[in-house]
Amino acid sequence: MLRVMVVDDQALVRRGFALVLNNEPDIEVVAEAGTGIEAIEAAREHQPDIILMDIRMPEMDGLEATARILQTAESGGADGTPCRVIILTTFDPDEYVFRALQAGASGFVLKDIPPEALVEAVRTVADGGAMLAPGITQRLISQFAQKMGTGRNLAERLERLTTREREVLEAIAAGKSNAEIAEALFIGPATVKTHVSSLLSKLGLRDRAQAVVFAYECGLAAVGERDVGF
Amino acid sequence: MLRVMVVDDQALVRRGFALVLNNEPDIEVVAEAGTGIEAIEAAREHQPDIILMDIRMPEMDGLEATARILQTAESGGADGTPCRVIILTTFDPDEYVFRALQAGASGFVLKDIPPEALVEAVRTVADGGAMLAPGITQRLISQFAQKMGTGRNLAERLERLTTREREVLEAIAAGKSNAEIAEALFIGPATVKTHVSSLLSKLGLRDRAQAVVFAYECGLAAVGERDVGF
DNA sequence: GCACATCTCCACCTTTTGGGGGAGGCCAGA
DNA sequence: TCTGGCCTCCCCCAAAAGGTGGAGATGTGC
Repeated sequence: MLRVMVVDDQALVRRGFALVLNNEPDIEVVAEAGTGIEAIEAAREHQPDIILMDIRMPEMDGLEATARILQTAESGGADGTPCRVIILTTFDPDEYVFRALQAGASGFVLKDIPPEALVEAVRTVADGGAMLAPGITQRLISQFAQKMGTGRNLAERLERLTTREREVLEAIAAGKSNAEIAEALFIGPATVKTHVSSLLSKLGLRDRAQAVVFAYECGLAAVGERDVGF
Repeated sequence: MLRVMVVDDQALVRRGFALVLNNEPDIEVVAEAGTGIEAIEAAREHQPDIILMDIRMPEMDGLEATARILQTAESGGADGTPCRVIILTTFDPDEYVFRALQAGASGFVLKDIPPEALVEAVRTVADGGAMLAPGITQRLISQFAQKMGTGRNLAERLERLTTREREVLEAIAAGKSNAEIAEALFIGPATVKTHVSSLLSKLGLRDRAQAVVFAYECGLAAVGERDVGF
C-alpha cells in the first residue's frame, strides 16, 4: 500500500487529489498539510512514501519544505522508504523546476494533469522512477544536450593538438602549475613549457587562464569532475 | 493525423508496433525501415511526423541515423513539421541515452512499454513534449541536480568575497588579463592586482588558472555563456 | 634513405603575475 | 567620534609564465 501525503494550502484542492488517490486500491492518503511547516511535521510523523507538494504556500513554500524533508530523510537514514516528492503546481517557470530538482524532487507535474496520469505518476515515482510534465522533460533535454553539445565546434580545434599537448591542457584545466604538470607527466619543466607554448599558439590563446576556459567550453573539462581542494 | 515511421531491423517488431499504432484513429504508420540507411531515405521520402527508432541495427545504428535525419531536417528547414524521434530500445545504458539526446531525440523508451503508454508517448512528442522512461528521467534529473548542485558548498566560499572581488573573479573567468580587467572595470592595474591577490588568498587558490576552475565549479561561470573568440 | 611529426630538453629574454608592505578616501555601525 | 571594512592606488621584489630559437631522439610513411 502506497502511503501518500498531500500538501496544498487550499483545502479543496487537497480533498480533490485525496479523493482521486484514495479511489485506487493500492494508494492511501495518510496525511494532509496546508503549509510547508506543517508538511515537515506531518512528514516526520506519518512517514509517507510519496508527497504531493504544492509550491505556493504561506509560511514556507513547497520547494523549501521539499529540501528540508529530503535532507532530514537522508540524514535520518534508518527509514525503509526514503520518501519521494512530486511537485504539483499550476505554473512551470524554469526557476521553479530548477530549484525543485535541486531540492531533490522526483516529479514535477502540472495541476491540470488527468487523474489517471497523476495516479500513474505516483506509482512511477514510488517505483524509483521520475515523472516530469512533457514540456519540462523537453526543456531538460534541451539544456542537457546544449551543455554537452557546445563542445562540437571547439572540439575540432582540440584535434589540432598532439596527444601530449592535450594531456598538458587537461593538467592546466586541473589548475596545475608547470612544475606540477612536469611531475605528473614524468617530464622536465622545460618540456612542459614547450607544450604549453605550443598548445596556446595552436588554439589561439594567450595564457593558461584562457586555456582553462577553453577546456571547460569544449568539454575537455567538465563541472563536477574536479574537487576544488587544490 | 499523425504520420509515424517505424524503424527496427526485426520485421516482427515493426509489425507489432505498427499494429498498435494503426489501431488508433489519429495515428497512421506511413513507412517502415530496417536499417539506418533505409530510415534516412524513407524519412526524406515520406516526411513522417514521428519516427520510432531502434538503436541496434545493421549498416547504421539508430543514433547515427537520428542525428542525420534531424540534421538535414534542420538544414532543410522548409518542413512544416520538424519531425521528431523517439528512441525505442531493449536496453538503457547511459551512453545510449546520452548520445540519443545529443542527436536530438525527443523520447527514449524501453520496448517493454505498455501499448497505451507508447501511444501516449507518440502523442506527447507530436505535441512538442518529450517522453523518457521513468528510470531515465530519474537519472537525467540526478545528473542535472548534480551539475547544478556542486556550486552549493563552493558558493559559500564565494560569499566571503566583496562585490568588487567577485567582479574581478568573473573577469578572470572570462580569460581577461589584469590590464584588461582594469580597463573593463575603469580602475587602475594596481587596484586589479590588489583584488586578485585578495580573492586568491580568500579562496585558498594559488593563481588565476585555479580561479577560473573555481569559477566554473561553483557556477559563477558556466559553459556556453562565453564565446571562446578571445 | 629521407622527409616529417612528435617528444624531449636547453638557454635567453621579456612580460605577467602574485606577495608584502603602506596609504588615503569613503561610508556604515558601534 | 572612532573603528573597521572596502575601494583605490603606490612601491619593491621574486617567481612564474610565455616567446624565440635551437638541438637530439624517436618514430612513421613515402
